Amino acid sequence: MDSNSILKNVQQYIQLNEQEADFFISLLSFKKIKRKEFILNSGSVCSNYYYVIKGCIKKYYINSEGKERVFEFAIENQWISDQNSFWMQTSSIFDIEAIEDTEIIQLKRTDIESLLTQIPKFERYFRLIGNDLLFKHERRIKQNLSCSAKERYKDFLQDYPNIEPRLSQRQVASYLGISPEFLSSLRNKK
Amino acid sequence: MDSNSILKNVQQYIQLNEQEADFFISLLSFKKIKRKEFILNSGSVCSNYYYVIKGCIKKYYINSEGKERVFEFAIENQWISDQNSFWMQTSSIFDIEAIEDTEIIQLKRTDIESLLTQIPKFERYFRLIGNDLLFKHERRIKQNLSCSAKERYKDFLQDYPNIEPRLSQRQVASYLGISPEFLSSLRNKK
DNA sequence: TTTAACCCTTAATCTACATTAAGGTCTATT
DNA sequence: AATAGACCTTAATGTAGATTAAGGGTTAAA
Repeated sequence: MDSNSILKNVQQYIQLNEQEADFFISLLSFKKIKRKEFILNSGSVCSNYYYVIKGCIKKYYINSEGKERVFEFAIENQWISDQNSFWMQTSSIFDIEAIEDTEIIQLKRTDIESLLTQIPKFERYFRLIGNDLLFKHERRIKQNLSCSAKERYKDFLQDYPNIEPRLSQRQVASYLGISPEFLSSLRNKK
Repeated sequence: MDSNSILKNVQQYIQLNEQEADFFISLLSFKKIKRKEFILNSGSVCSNYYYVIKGCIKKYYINSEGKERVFEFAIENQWISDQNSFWMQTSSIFDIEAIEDTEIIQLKRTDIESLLTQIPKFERYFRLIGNDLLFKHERRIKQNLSCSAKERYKDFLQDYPNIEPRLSQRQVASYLGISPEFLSSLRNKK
């Protein structure tokens, strides 16, 4: 039951004394999930924040034409959740599914509430990691406004270094918003 | 010097006593800017958060082909800033420019720091408005992944109700990531 | 060992949108 | 009053990327 990596992540943003760290750790629950197993189903409220210890996860939705669109991936040492559903307690449009056998840490919404109340420093932590996500989304919107599929593909390779061999080409294409056939041709043109 | 609207905005998220409100207000500075005047120039660090009291502002960047792309608009009762530049103190790639004669409230980064230290509740406030922005960006990314220009145009009209008559068609097209000619034809097909 | 279920590739055709170009309107400047 | 500078429109042509279709490679279930 290894909470080192998540604690290290938190302490990159805020300083915790031993007592605070213990309280935080007491709220975590560890879980193993199999490839193709879901940790969120669209239609239900996302009541956890998930932190990936080992493995790979995708978050996707089904668009109006019935096609799967990958919104984002999460690998080691990344949080994943449906932000909107989680914070607003609305029903989610996303599915979150393991791509590999994966180990995660789960943090319940109600426990985050008590975390925020009892250790207000965590307001800062969640503000800061929310900001990081915001910056990432801003970059992505800019790319969508200005860049060709080829450039977005190159940017993807930088944003998620070394993840590509772990994904099928369909999944990458879906993330980029292009067809797998077109991605195939992009790749073969060097 | 009207701080009612901004105070109301803050109090939708957190409760302030009189003393706290006074301290907050003491940090604000009011400013009038003319149409076509800039409040941020790309290349410099964004050292303010801006709140629009009256008027209309655009935030845009110049892409690799030298074309202007509107990232977002801000109207009455909205914040605008370059999040990344502001929080990370990096040089900005955006220009922020008034589209109409505009009245704004300015909040300096250094003052936000002292606000966060002296009234930690503001950590919560900035987390929550950051979250709202995050949700907005997520919706936009989804639209870009799945929707045609026509659908994105309809969504824009909902996201920014009543703003369209205040903007030129070029600016709307730029926000949508399409050419003004194509927007013109979309509009005329009802 | 066959069958099915995926996945990847290549090629032909199709379409949403860009680009170019020309003309028209409206303001603002001279 | 004339001129220039934005902006909008329409139409012709060009292109990035979608769709369809066919064939081949792997893996895994039956």
